[in-house]
Amino acid sequence: MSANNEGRDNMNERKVRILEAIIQDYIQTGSPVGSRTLSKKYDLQLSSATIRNEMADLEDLGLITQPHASAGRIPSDKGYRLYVDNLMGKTDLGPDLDNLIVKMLNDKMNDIDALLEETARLVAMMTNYATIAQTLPLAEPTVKRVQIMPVEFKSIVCVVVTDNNLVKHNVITTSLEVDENLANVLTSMLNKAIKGMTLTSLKRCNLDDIDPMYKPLILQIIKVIIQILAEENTNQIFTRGTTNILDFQEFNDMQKARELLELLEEKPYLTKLLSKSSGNSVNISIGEENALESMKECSLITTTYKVGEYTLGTIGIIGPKRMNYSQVVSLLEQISYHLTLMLGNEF
Amino acid sequence: MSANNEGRDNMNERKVRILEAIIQDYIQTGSPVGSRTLSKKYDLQLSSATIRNEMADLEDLGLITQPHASAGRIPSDKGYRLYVDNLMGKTDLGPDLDNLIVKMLNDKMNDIDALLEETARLVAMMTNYATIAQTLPLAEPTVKRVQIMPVEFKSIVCVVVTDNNLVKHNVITTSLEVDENLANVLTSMLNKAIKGMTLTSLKRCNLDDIDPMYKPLILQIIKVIIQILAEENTNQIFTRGTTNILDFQEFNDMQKARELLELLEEKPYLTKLLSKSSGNSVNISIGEENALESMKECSLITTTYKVGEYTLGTIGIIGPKRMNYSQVVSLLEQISYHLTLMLGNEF
DNA sequence: AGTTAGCACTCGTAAGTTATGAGTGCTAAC
DNA sequence: GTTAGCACTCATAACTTACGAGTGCTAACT
Repeated sequence: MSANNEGRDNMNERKVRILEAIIQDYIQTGSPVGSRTLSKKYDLQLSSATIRNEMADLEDLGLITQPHASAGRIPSDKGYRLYVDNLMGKTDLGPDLDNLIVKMLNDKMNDIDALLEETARLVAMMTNYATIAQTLPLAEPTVKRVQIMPVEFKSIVCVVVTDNNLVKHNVITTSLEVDENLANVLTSMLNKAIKGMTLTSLKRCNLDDIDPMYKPLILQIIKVIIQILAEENTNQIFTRGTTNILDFQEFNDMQKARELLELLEEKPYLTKLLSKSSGNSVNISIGEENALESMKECSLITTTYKVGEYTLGTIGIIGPKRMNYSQVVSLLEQISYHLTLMLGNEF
Repeated sequence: MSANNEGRDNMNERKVRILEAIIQDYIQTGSPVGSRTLSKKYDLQLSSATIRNEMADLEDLGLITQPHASAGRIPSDKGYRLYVDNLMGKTDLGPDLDNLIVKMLNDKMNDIDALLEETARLVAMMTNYATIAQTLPLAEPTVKRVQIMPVEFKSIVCVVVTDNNLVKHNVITTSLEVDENLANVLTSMLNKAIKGMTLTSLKRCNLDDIDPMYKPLILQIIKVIIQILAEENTNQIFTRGTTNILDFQEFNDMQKARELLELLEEKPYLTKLLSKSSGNSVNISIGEENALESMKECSLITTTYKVGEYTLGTIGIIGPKRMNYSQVVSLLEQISYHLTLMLGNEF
């Protein structure tokens, strides 16, 4: 903030107004904006010559740049930063949108993955930008309940419910036949032995109390449970609306578009990209501020959703630097609010 | 076949050789091939003038066309068709690739969805074309076993195993509390009542024998089971390597590329696209033969994998019409062979 | 009769040229 | 401090020209 204020201290009210007009116009039109346009289109009560002088100052301050000598000005990363930190207002999305969000999310309530996927689709549709949704791994998932059920000769299903109420299952091929009774016995043995355990404690758990007859089978099952917990412990990522980036005029160059599209297919890159945005509420990363080279022409706006104090995941929107910050921030705030609310109710 | 033979009857051996050279050269270079190139680069023992005459004939037969008056010739859809049906040889992929396929697939054996996803990734990587993998719905999945397990106060998990050994589960919020005993009672009641039932029979099943006390709860659970079966009954689709299409020179035009990329994000379109390829072994659809407008400049090569006589899914590769048919067909044959083999062993 | 050399013609592409105009910085007057 | 005026810059678009890959046709050759 002090850095920005330092910038602002050298600026009078008029400079701020001009900068804001430049950014708004550039976001809207996408072409460099000149002094004459500003003087005519915006109610600044100044001649183009005066505006030109002010623009020269703004350029000296590093807030705007000229793509080439005889063009208008476009905002620099620093200019955008000042804008989103100090000037930008909120967009009122209206109650209709609010209802739409609630309605669409309600449909998918029973499956958190499907819910996130739907959210990403919804956000991409509403913004026409690319959207990423990420679930964060639980720090230490613990076993809440286990259930063994027989399927057919020498084949059982092991179902695990973890403390955050996620359910996973796996088919196991056993060496001995498991009938209904044995399944029930195994189920209660397992629940007694490992309920409440974490992934790490499970790895070195003590099975001395277990009837040696079932020990190999139990061991096999526990191995699967460990695998299930480990899976639980990885994050998941969805992307939606990635083709929208082909519409950004910044990506007229096919090569650049391709680079970014490919990046959006690679989970590790996405994780890296989202890793910075752990903070509260809405986070904005502009141009060079982004962790990845191919994102230099883009801005990333992220938010998180939580249950209580625990952050469950991140939603991010990738757009050109000249994206509609106000609208996207408002939308993400709404989405985050509703998601957090709904998840809080459910679990 | 008769249509193609009709075409071939008007062609002598030399015309065939020239056509083959044209197609091979065009697949390799991507630019229209002229008579002089053919005469010099290929061992035809003919002057360019003679080749020009033959080419004029081939054009009359509709097998090649000129993009414009002073350019060389490119194969028409009909030309490609004749090529893939009669001229094209197999590419030997070598034992290394074979081993690679087996190795990569083995890793993912326990989850059919992950297996397919991996396959798609593998194919996309090896061909540099876009790849689609689709699982087909079961005609009539039936309930093999149901299990109810308590999770916490007024929350249970319902696990369903279907006759094809797929397992799905869902969390249910109940109006009354379900403890371990009740869960067991419900489980055996349900298994007695609906084991072996299909989606349709489940929808109008008779619950007169059920203790009226549990009837609302049982009804609620059956509703969820119906939902699970219905989900089972939908197909799933993955796409991988879609950004490869940006490399096809046919899609230098950003607009066209975008159209196709968007199509590849829409499940219904993909289903439609793959619907034709139900036949045996490997299926090729060239240009206009495809079901969708945006695919007019592409070829689609598909294969299926099965368990016994039952087709489980389809794998398709989308490339430009001038794609390397021979390599892709050979690869898909291998993939299909291995997938079918492995699934046969497992289930 | 089939093959080939020769040649005029076509037409897309690339390179070079020019014109246009949006926008600037500077200066001098208000 | 503000503004009109003006010379200057430079990207873009439109037009021209040159080039060359490739064709079809004709006439000569085997």
